[in-house]
Amino acid sequence: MSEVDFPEQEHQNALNHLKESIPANEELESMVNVFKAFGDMTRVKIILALSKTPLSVGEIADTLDMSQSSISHQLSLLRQLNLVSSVRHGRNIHYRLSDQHIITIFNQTKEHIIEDENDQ
Amino acid sequence: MSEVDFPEQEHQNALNHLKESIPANEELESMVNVFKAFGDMTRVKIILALSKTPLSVGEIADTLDMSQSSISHQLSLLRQLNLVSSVRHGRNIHYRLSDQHIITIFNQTKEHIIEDENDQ
DNA sequence: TGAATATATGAGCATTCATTCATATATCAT
DNA sequence: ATGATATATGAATGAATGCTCATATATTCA
Repeated sequence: MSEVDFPEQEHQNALNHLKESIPANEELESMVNVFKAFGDMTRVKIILALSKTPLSVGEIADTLDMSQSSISHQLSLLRQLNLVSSVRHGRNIHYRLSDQHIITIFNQTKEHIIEDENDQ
Repeated sequence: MSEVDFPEQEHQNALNHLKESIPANEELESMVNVFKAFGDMTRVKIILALSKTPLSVGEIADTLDMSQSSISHQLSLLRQLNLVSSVRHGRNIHYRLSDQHIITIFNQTKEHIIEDENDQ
């Protein structure tokens, strides 16, 4: 391993309990999956669109200039993660964000990036 | 396109400005990249570890039971996104989170998931 | 200077993933 | 029932990605 020159005694203490302090995969998986969902341009745009108003699949496809199939596949993924919910209205299916938390997370991240850009 | 039965007149208004309201790729890219970085178990664990204390590459590899090379590759990615910063100390290189915002985003996401699990 | 240690990095490989294409299912209107 | 419209879905494909292996670079110590 590495021989480290952290002057602090506290570092050793932190190191001792570090391994156990990292949650197991199962505990982290849902968080990682949500971030993975946010880590794609198409899905981010879908979420941003739905943050304005509920939309049908076709409306989303039109708005983003993408195929119906592609949007439907992505919505299916977002639905599995409970990030969006859907209700059928006649021939259409209306999608909406399940939870306003999502937008808070987006804004938080945007702030991070802005502060970051100011730093350099 | 789809023929939608949203009863509200507001829906049309929302639709009209929707397309322009979605930011362009360039504007979203940094956010998507940050989320992409968070969408991987190894990187999440690295970040969680660094949230406790600054660590050398070897210490992270030991903590997570992963190869030095793998950790180094991931750190390089996190560094490019300014999520972590590094300082050489002798033979070691100390990594730390660049910004406490990251942990806030993590917690926010955890909350989202918890509320979500309660709902079903 | 030379050996040992810590970290970085490029190439290769296997896996994951986003999109497309074709087609299935569901609903509405005639 | 039939045709038209909206959405879902499976298979295929190309691109992106994470890890490993081998090796390069940097630093310390003797």
